[in-house]
Amino acid sequence: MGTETAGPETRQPVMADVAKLAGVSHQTVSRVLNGAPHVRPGTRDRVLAAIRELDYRPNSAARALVTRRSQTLGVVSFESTLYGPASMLDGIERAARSAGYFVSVASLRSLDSRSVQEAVDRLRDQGVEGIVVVAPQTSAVSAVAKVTSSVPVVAVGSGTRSSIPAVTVDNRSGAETATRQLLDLGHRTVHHLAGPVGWLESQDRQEGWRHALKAAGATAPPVEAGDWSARSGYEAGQRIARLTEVTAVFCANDHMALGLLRALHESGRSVPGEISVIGFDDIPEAAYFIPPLSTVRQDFGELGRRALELLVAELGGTGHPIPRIRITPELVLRRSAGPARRT
Amino acid sequence: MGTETAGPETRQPVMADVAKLAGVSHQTVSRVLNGAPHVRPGTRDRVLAAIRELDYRPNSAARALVTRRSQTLGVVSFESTLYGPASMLDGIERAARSAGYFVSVASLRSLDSRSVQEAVDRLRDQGVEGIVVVAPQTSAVSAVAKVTSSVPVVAVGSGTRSSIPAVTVDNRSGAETATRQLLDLGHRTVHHLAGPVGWLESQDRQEGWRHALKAAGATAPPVEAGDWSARSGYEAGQRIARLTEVTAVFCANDHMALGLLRALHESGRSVPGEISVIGFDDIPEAAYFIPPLSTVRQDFGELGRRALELLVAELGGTGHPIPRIRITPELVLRRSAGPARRT
DNA sequence: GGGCCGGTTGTGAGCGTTCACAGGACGCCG
DNA sequence: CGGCGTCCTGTGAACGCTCACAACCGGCCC
Repeated sequence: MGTETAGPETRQPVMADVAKLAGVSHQTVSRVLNGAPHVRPGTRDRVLAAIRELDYRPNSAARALVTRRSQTLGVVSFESTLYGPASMLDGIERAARSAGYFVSVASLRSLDSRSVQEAVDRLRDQGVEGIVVVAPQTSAVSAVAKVTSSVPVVAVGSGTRSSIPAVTVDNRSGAETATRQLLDLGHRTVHHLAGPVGWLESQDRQEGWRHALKAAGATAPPVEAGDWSARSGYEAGQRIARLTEVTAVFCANDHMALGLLRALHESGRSVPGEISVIGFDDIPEAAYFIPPLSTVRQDFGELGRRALELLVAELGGTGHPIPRIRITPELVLRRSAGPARRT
Repeated sequence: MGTETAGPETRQPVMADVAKLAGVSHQTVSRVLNGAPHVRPGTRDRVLAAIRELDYRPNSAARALVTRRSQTLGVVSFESTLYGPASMLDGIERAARSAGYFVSVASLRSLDSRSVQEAVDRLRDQGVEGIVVVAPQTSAVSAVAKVTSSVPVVAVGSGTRSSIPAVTVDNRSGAETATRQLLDLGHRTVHHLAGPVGWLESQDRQEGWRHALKAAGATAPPVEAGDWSARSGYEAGQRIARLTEVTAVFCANDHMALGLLRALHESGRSVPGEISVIGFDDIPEAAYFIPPLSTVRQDFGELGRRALELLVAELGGTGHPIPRIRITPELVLRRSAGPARRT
């Protein structure tokens, strides 16, 4: 090794440079870096000083190569501009950082199995140690279940019927609670503005609603469905406003509830005077709708955090039989839901 | 090298395994993988077949080690659960993917210089080739400007006065347009509900508003300020509702406008009958507020995309003198802004 | 006083890829 | 028929780190 004289252009310092400056071997530098025991304090100090002086930074690729650990986790998410997914991503990132991992994201363009496969492959090629899938669609989940090769995968926000570890919200019970609340307020029955077909949330919330009605002996009116957007809620709201018998509506999410509120407003149906409305999610804006929206709160950040913890456990893990975490959402009452008016 | 016999437990195949199976050298496999010229078609096919058969995947750490390129870009963002930042992140990710990069995120917990430094360091330690900072606060930008060591950094959504390459929105002109529109509708003057101090957006929008008033010879009323949230908009709205002379309000963002609308509604001040309101951002829900909100649209996804393109150019780049891209936002008229009523 | 043990440090061999270069096969020209 | 260029392929040495192991230094026990 004749590279004694430093090159003319300064290159990034490597471990050997630090070692030479500190008068120790590269291995000792490595030990200091990794907090290994049995390094004399004086030696450690000299090494640390050399590191600071050279502004040395370990090369993560080299470390990853030999340890076979990239310290990176992947997240695949779908509509990441929405409040829910964005919050989960945020929660995941924070939890990952405190667990000592980096986070790499891959957003899906569509939900077919191929697209999920592609995203997962991309992340695997990058060398992630595990993957969190933020994709609450039935198709995505089943696609993921097929993919689960070599790298641990955890799902979040999705339904309960997947074959992979998952953190889920008890959408059914949330929907039941909301519906029962409306029934308790004296409404004969409750209409439902559902989410799009193919989403587990839609399905579960609709089931919860239906179940609550049945338990109370109320008949379930036909379901309107939207695509989660305020626009679709508005359009469905225009149809609902035409139905004279409606006195209460449970919406599958807050955005659609916003659209619904406006449609009702424009039709001159007062909320909660004539019609009560309850949403789902408790987005930060819900409290400032006109009128303030009663809704079912889910803590997306917490969801993300728990998912990451689950993944980390899985990584460290003595594989338990498909762990699951289920979080129960909480009803938040505001002015949009009130007693049924007397007939 | 006595490792002729394969170990009992199957390990990940490496390039040498592919080479052996295809009857070529590892270098030829590398050539096929990297699309190098001068590989006989027959040979290439054999190699590809071997790759498929073994389900071989190149080890990215090894590649990164020798090429000194991680194929990864970093994003540091602040309130990434908000619509704007989330959309930018989404745009960035999409653009990065199509440019052949992975994206690693680091969200800030606070905005002090130390926190930014820490996030950037984290990403650098991971070996990112470049960083996009989605942090429109003056403090963040100045912190970033100090940090810019060794790795190219690009800012997005922030103001124009930074010393680093940036993609910005022309907030001034957007604010001017909105304000002028209200004046043109016959309002004597326009009140302003500003964003928090320390944000470039706040500052620029306020300047644009002030400038438009001045140009029209209108006097600028005292400014109310919020923190971007609907709650703060609501609180400011309650104060504004008490001022009898108000006929038009320009809000620094849509969320605060939502709060304002509700405060006005509760105070019995009709919009746009008595008071006209214009927001900023055009979040997807704005069209479904009561009444539908006139606002200044910015395309966050586009912003992110452009930022990433800028960063990639920078990477490939013959360093031009601090390039900048400025995007002009567009006024979207809806029902919340109307003519001043006659006195 | 020799042997053993534990703390501390150094040496060398990989990890799986790309890069630089060497070398063989083949065709064509003079 | 020698030489040269082009196409194709292989060999060995990095890249910067960690891991396994050896070696050294004291002190302590028998």
